[in-house]
Amino acid sequence: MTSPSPSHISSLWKGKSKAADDDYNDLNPIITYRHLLSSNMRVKDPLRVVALCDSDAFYAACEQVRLGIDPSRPLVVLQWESLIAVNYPARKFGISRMAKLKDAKQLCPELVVVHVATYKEGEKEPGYWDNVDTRTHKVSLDYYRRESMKIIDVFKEGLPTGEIEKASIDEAFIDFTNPVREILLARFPYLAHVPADAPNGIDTQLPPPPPISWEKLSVVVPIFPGTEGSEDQPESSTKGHDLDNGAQEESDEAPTWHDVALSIAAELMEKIRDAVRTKLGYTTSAGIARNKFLAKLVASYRKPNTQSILRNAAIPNYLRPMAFQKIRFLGGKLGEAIANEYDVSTVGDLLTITLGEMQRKFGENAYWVYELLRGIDRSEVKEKGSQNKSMLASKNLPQPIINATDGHHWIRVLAAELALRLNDARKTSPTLWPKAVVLHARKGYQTARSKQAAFPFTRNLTVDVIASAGDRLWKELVGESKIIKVTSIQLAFTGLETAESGQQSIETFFKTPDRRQQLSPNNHGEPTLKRVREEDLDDALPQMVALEGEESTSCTDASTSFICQRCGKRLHLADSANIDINGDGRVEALQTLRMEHNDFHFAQDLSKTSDEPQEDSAKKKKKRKEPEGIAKFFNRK
DNA sequence: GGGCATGAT
DNA sequence: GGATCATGCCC
Repeated sequence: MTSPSPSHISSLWKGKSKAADDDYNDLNPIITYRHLLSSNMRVKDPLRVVALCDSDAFYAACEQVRLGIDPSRPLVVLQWESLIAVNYPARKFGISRMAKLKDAKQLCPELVVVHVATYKEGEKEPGYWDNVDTRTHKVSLDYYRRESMKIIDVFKEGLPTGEIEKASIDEAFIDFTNPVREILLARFPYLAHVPADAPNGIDTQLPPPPPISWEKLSVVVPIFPGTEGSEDQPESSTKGHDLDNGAQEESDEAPTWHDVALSIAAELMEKIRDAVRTKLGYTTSAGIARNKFLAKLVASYRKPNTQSILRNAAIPNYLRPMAFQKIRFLGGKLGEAIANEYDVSTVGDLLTITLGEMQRKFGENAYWVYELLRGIDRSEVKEKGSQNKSMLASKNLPQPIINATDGHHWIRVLAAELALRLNDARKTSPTLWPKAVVLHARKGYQTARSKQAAFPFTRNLTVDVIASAGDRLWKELVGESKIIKVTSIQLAFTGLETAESGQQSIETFFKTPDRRQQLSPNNHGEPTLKRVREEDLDDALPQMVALEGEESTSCTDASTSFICQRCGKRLHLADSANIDINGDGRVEALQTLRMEHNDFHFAQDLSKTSDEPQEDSAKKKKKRKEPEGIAKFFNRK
């Protein structure tokens, strides 16, 4: 349809390397009615518009909002001794992420310093404590994860039709192509039908676009940047100069319909960013361009609180002087290999290298890199399920673990965190289930080793189940060695999926006794599921521990307890549980309790291979006031 | 499927 | 550098 056949490079790059812009020869494709009127061209759409939006100094902003601090005050977020986030006011004092806290305070006496939330011994939930200590505490990033979700939700509200891909905790890609197309057609109705006298029918080129008033709040990358230094200078004298120079030069470059599309996307992006700002208090920066790669790149053109637009016509001069190792995926070993191979540093330097040569040197990656250098990126913005595929809790140990048996302590801490987080995630996805648990450990300098094991489906997700699995993996890892030097441990769930997506798992789930009638009828209808979710899954962890106790003296009535055939223990509903509001709730809760207890045995069976004494929680239930939740897994000393 | 390496924020 | 995530390669 378009002049070059996009899937074949030979026609795109006809071996010429002389004239500079031959390297960028697809930047002004002919756009026809067919292009405009098709909504399924995906990455080949010449009107494609993608944005990358990220939060400015996200962790710092989270803390600033949480504490109700004036956003203009300099603030840093601390993780142990290092700064992990520095807000923009603080950066004005010359504080960078690599700075030491001492120096930062020196540079800015009124600096607000916030340490990330941590798990602390004796406390059930992560919190913000004084005098955190890496020997006894464990960092929790949960608050940021939650805030991140809120932002994504605002994105979705503002963009019911567009695709949104969460790229990290503070970034998301947005495909504006289709929403923009709709607006384009509404705003320029004459484009909606092919004129009768169109020479090539639907394949006729669109009429010239109107002049564009670029959104006032957007920065547009100039086609001919100032001759001085690089354009990524933070707020230098670019204002007046670029306007004179740029405006004049750019008027030479006629706007295209793609430029119109970019400007509409900018309007939408601005609205969404404004919603995030007013509803949640976070400022964001965004990049808007023809694909993900370029959107990501321009997003950092001006920060903070700014969105930048990269017109196709501006791509060559923007890309050529760029240090290619700043490009996504070229920041690591591959980029370094390329740099060493050719002893060059900018994108422009690499444009003279032929595809064939790159392929000989770098194999499969070559084609992809070759295109990236030319501003081409065929990767799609793909909506990811709102929940992650893995869940990891990790700890670097300030003082290495020497005795193999000392590993249990941290494993239990990590297991408790995972239990908390997964049970929490199940409030919104009741059937969320990890396929495996993985334990990573690094001994001394060696690279980390890992072991994994299948994880049983358990609705009753207890710390014991996770920790015993972890303990078993720990043994496999450290073996019989007495003297070890473990400097870091990570415990993770992988293959996290909600049961309604897979078939094997859905079967497993519904085979759980007595669950069928309650869950199966409602694929989309919510009420039943909602009740199940709130009553059964909420706090499944602490409840289970409490319920297993023998000393439960409250009621021994058959309506609030039962005796397990398997272990002979009597199981009681917890007094504290908010389920005894009416008879119905109690019956159901008892049912649930029975099931959960079965699940418990099931899981115990599966993890029996361990020669570890299976610590039945009932055994150590002598203590009257056990701390709840994660608290009891910290050693009291 | 398990273990590992790489890359990103 | 620490804590998380994802993906792709190899057996």
